[in-house]
Amino acid sequence: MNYLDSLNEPQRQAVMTTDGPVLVIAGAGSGKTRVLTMRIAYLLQQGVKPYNILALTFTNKAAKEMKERIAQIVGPEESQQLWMGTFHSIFAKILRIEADAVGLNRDFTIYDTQDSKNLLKSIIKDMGLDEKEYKLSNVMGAISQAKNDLVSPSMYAQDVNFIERDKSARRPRTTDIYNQYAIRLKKSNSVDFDDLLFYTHILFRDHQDILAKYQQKFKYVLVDEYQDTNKAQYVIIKKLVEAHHNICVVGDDAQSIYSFRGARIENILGLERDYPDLKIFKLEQNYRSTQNIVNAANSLIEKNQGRLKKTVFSQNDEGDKIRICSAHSDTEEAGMIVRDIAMRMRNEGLRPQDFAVLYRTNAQSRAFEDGLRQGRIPYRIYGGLAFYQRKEIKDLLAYFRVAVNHNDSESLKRIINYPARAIGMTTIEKLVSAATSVDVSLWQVMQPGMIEKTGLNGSTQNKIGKFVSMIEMFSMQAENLTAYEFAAEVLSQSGIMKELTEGKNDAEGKDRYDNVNELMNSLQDYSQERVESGDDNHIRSYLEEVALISDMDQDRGDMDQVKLMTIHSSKGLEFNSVYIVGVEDETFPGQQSGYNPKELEEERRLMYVALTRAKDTATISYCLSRFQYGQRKDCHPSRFIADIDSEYIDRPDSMNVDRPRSAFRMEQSPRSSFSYGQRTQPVQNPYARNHTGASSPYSSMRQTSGFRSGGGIQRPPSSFKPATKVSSVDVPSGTYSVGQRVVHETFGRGTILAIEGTMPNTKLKIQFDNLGVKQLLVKFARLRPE
DNA sequence: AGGAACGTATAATCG
DNA sequence: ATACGTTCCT
Repeated sequence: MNYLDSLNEPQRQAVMTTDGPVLVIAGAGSGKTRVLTMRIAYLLQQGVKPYNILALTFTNKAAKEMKERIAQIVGPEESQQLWMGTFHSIFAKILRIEADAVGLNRDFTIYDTQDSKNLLKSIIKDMGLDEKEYKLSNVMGAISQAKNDLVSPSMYAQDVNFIERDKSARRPRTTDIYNQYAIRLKKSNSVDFDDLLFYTHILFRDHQDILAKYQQKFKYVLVDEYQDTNKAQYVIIKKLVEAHHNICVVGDDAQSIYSFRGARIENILGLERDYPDLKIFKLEQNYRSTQNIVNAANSLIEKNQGRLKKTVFSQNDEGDKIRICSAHSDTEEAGMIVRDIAMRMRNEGLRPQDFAVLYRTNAQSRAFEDGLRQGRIPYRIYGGLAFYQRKEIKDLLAYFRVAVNHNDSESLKRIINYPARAIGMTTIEKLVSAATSVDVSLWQVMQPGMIEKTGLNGSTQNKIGKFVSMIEMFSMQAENLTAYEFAAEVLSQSGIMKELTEGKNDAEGKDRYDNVNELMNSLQDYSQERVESGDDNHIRSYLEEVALISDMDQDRGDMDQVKLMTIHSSKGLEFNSVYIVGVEDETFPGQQSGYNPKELEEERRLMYVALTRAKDTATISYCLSRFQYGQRKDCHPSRFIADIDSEYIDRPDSMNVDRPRSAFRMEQSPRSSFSYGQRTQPVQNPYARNHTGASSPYSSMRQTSGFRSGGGIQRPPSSFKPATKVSSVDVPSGTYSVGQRVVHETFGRGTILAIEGTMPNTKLKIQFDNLGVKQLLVKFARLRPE
């Protein structure tokens, strides 16, 4: 148990106080994750069974990291049995088991934000409401907020506050939309993200026996990032621990930055009311940053009222002061910072990965992206369209979803005419209205016996009939094939493969093809990893996993690139050298929050988060004017700069506007005319293999979805390839023969038994030495001769 | 069905 | 400015 020796006193207390309610206030960089992992390891070593421990995290990434670290201490068998994951994934798991009790079928689909939006849009349209007045984002927000506050449609309808608010916002029918939305979701046997929490609450509220079962099961409950929990999460946790009170929550009120989506800082501030015997431990030693950075951050956050008292300190070097610099325009700001990065790489031997540029809004990334590209410094931007949001990916996933859950109407609508099979808008609208009028799902109205009553003509009915049988065939295959085999089948049988290979041959078509290719690689890795671990490897399980994945989950520190991201995205990460840019009033804090003290405090916490990402140096920059919404506007330094005590601040002359501009003109590259290719790269999914030849399969979840990438001082322009792009089809597909020996990256060595189908759908039947016979599409298999 | 023309929003975003 | 979605036209 000597790992406990590596902890400081409050950390050790937080680990070893296993029984009763515990609150751990974990300052930035204070070893929070270490405490959580060791606490769990300690529980296990005390003889607690892993399946009696529930550990809830904010992101999949956090859960995954923690699991790995626990596995290192206690071994993978134990750690695998832990109930550890995000609120959403754990609750989804419980809801699949208890689906009946809340009126769901266990194959329910989880709608993502886009699915929900589509559904809402069609409801608003059906109700004949003006889409201008009933703006999707507003209606969505109202419904989401209601669910997060555990307000059901009928409660909403009866609540004067909601009704009045909607009336004065000129959206009096919001309550009806909410009600209809709930009905349509249920009819589709689907839930949205908020429902995962909402239904879990209903489940525990209405079924004492089920609640008791889980109370018994989860003898120890741990919650990470508690300051970011909303009411639904709060209530569910409270219920779960009612019996034994063995709850340990970890959080930092100073880092609460998500109230705009329902998080309640009061959950952490008011915990003592719920548990009078609460034990509080404060982790105040920061191991990440220099004293200067910690002190500066402290001096800033002190300007907030309503905080839990703590004094974060560092025993690291004093370090450099926080540099504050200014530029005339946003472009110059970027140039100044890029030059600074280049200089420090030269002079201090730092690498691109040592730097991060953090900004308030995604729109600010542009100037830095351009600057870094010109300066030939590799960089990576986070926060684009996530991999699984892309149309071609969603389309394919929609096939999977419909095969598993026929009643998933949003997915069905996506694929009914993709690829084109002459079932047009008019037909779909007729089907939808027929379904609504007899109160059945879209799928049901397409069945023999029902379809005849829709008034559609014979040939259309025929086409629908063919589509229905295809889905039914997929349905059977979903049960019998592995996720990968199933996907390959869908790809070829649906005609998507044909569409992708014969359709557009432009850059976009290529991107789409590459993205589908990526998804297939991901499925291959997934299936293989599941075969090895003995877990279910059907498409159903894969869907469960991808439904709850996001681009926050992936490894971000694996590439030697400057990282560009919003401050929100940077939470939990750390960098040697951090640039906080655009620190101007009306940008940061944003003008929307300027007046409201509550929001101003949240913005200040955001600044605190940004500062405390830095290990060695932090640089704050602002400009005197910037382009926004198509026009130039004057800017002023943010009030947050004045909130930092001046003794921790330095304003180097060399980086300020009053210096002659020639002193920091951009070094022009000799090859400035060279084009770095497309700005937007196809993104990779998290299951993808490392392009740089990693041999580990699914477990090497490396690449990030939802980023753009570029730059590249290390490669000659002629061979430039975005570092994030996986080669699509490097293996010629016509060069195989029966009996040939081949090597597959994941499956290993094998012998070709048969070659089936024609290009581009050539399939190989391969007898693998260790894994038996598999059918692979040549396109995706990435084989090489032995 | 596909593309051009037009209109519109424009903070952060876990799952 | 610009990206994105929608509608209208061919």
